Amino acid sequence: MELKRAAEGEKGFEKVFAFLRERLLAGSLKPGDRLISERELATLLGVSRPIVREALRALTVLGIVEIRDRIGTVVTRPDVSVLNDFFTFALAQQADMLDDVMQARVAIECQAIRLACERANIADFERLQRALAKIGETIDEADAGGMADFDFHRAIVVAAHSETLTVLHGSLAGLLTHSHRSRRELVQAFPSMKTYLIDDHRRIFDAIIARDPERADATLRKHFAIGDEYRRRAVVGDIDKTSASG
Amino acid sequence: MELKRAAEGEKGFEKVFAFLRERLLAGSLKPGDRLISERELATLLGVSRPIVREALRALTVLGIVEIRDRIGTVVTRPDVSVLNDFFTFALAQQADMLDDVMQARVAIECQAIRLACERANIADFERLQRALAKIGETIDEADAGGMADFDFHRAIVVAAHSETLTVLHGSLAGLLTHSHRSRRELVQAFPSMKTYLIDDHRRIFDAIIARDPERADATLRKHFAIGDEYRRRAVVGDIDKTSASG
DNA sequence: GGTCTGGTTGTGGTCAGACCAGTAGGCTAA
DNA sequence: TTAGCCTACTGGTCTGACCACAACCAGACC
Repeated sequence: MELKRAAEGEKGFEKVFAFLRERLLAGSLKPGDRLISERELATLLGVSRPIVREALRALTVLGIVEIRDRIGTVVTRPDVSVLNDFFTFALAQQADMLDDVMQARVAIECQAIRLACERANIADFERLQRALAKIGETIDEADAGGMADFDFHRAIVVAAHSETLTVLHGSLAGLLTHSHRSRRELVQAFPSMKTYLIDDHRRIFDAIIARDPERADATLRKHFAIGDEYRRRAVVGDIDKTSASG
Repeated sequence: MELKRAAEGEKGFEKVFAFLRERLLAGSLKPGDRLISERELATLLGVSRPIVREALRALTVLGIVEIRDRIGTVVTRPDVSVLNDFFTFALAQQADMLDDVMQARVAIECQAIRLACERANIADFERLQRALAKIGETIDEADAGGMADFDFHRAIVVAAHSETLTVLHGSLAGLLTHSHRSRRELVQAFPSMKTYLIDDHRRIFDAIIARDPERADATLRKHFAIGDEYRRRAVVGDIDKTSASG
């Protein structure tokens, strides 16, 4: 209870959090490691157990550690879910953020497709091809079609073999799921969209196969632009059955 | 204390967290709103106050609410710091992630510069110009030079007027700060870098002024590629005084 | 000798009640 | 009317306790 002098200015929670952060960042606590028990931590830092739990809970929602009931607290490998939580909340409070998030998604995918041109392997090509085929098969179905579309774009990012891009894309894509579906509903109204969807994805696929980053980027960018255009047309009144706000 | 039946299966923390999330996502709790006191929340949900604090702390690290000492807990507009925390931890445990994060940064900036070409206003141009001038002035200083470099790139993103891109860039850039500085240390060793740094940024600036997205994107991309090349050369042994690992 | 069973110890999960230190706002006194 | 005080309320924290279960170890049983 007297080690509290170690970190003078900090409040209880900050003290514990800083203590753990330091070890986490320094690498003395690595994924898989088990923390000392809450009680030990409490006496070690001269704070009460509830405070320790606050800090552990904070690290939990950040995806840094995992509290296992009656087992202990272990360090985990950070994963996407945190960002998902954050963006979910953030989006809920700023609905107009959707277009903005879309910009970020375009950013990620256009970079990903460039990397994919360099790094994609056979397995990636196969995944892309399967997704492409699925898009053709499900062209008339809203749900399955949206899923196929999503899978194709996700396959691009996966093919980039960049964890950071994958993580970011995963977070952003989650928010745009509705967008995907509502865009799919446009298919019923704009028959020309079928051609657009199938041919565009085909061209994107071809560019990746050709390992041509510039062409892939440009094609993908154009793909997004056309999608925007369709949605815009829907909004301005060429159609009424859809609420393509996203 | 009997409302606990409302959410049967959930543990205490989950109950409180779910309760608040529901209201947050539904919009009945908006930024600026003040939550009821911890004590009230505790009795309302039939849990103890430490549990309520865990939930509030969780929301705090997610940047959703802010706990103000002796004032109360208020809902905030989500901001960057969360992602910063997350990425900081994530990076610390995967040092090899640096190159990967750099890819994401390139993604964000290249998209941002395209938007900037469309959306930049006079103030943005001025900010860019100031940053450009600063780069020239501080070309021989490691710290100030890195800062100027950072400011210029940040000005690009700001000029895109996209909050999501700004947020993501802010998180990523924080991680790459060291990288910036260590790159700057190369300047002493590679005199040709001075020209590269000044002229490249100048060209980027010009492309934005010209509102030419394609040229801006291409120029910026090339800028990053050349920077990579310098760092690569430093690593393979043309120089020894730097540890250009980032 | 080997296996199964029991208790002991330790873990997270939670609670109740208490104290402190400031804030805000009403109330009192000038 | 106004200045200042005072109380109620807030977050911040601590203490000590209880529960349910997991892991471990030792003894009993086969």
